[in-house]
Amino acid sequence: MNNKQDLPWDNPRFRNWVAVAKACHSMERALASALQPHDLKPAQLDVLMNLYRHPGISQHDLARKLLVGRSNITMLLPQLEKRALVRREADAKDRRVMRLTLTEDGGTLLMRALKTYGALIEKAMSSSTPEQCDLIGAHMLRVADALKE
Amino acid sequence: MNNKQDLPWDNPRFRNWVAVAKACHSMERALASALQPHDLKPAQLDVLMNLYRHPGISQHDLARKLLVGRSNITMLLPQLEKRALVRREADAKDRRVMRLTLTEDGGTLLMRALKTYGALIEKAMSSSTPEQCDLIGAHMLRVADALKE
DNA sequence: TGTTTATTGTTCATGATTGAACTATTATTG
DNA sequence: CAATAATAGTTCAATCATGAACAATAAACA
Repeated sequence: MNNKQDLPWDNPRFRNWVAVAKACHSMERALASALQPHDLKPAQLDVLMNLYRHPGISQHDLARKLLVGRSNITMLLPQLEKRALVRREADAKDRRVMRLTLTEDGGTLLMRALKTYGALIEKAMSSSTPEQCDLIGAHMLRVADALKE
Repeated sequence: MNNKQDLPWDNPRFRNWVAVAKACHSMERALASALQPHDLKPAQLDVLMNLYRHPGISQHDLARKLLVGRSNITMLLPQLEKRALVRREADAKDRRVMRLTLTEDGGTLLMRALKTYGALIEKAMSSSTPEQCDLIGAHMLRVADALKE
């Protein structure tokens, strides 16, 4: 017999996670719309951000960082390459891997898009103190970690 | 000139939000895989959850609750209806709207799927106290609110 | 060395989501 | 009441992510 108390909604962890998921979803939509003037999709911004921080990363490693399939990267790159935001060069030592770097244009666009993203986040999180944000961030790192198995 | 200190990564709100987004993404993937035995997609579970809590909801209102386009609901429902998890009945007073309710089978499957989801969340969030979770949940409600404009 | 196994990236078919255009119905307003 | 506007849901074409099968290359190992 299913007692009401068994419902997940009565579990604080469950209820609160649902709020997290919803906030993320909202942010994703808001970001997509905020990035339109830059002619960028959130997934593309993710790529640029990672290339900035990990220049020369391989497609395989990039896919893992983005939690995405390798084929997705393959489909994503040509658009960025055509716009000359990203450079794709064969590795000299291992001819299977492609090394990815930002072009100067890519870096410039990234910085502009990051301002947009940053403003959005600022707006969304302004009601919490930096200390609270840090606590949340630390918690989320643990969550991502726990899910890696 | 772009000073390093202008980089969003140096802003705690930015850095921490990125962690939130990543954790959400991980959870989404983990949930998709955990729900496979129930032959359910996360989006379908979202529908069932909302029908449980808001029986008789219209497709339009459901779409708004799920932060999703109306057409998405239209595409989502036939699968659930075919499996007799959801009932779709025309409203008597306003013949434009369809009223949605869970069937008994739908409710049964929902409860089983929720156990799976709940276990996953428990695993992911077990390293934080219920009080911390509540703080995070409250924060995320404010975030979602701030993004509604 | 020669053969098997693993890894990297690509291709392709599939399923999901979107927004715009459309139909049917209801509400508004002159 | 008639005309117009607004609303609920559907259809459709376009875009995107996915995973399986594949080709090229490198690593392991006998």
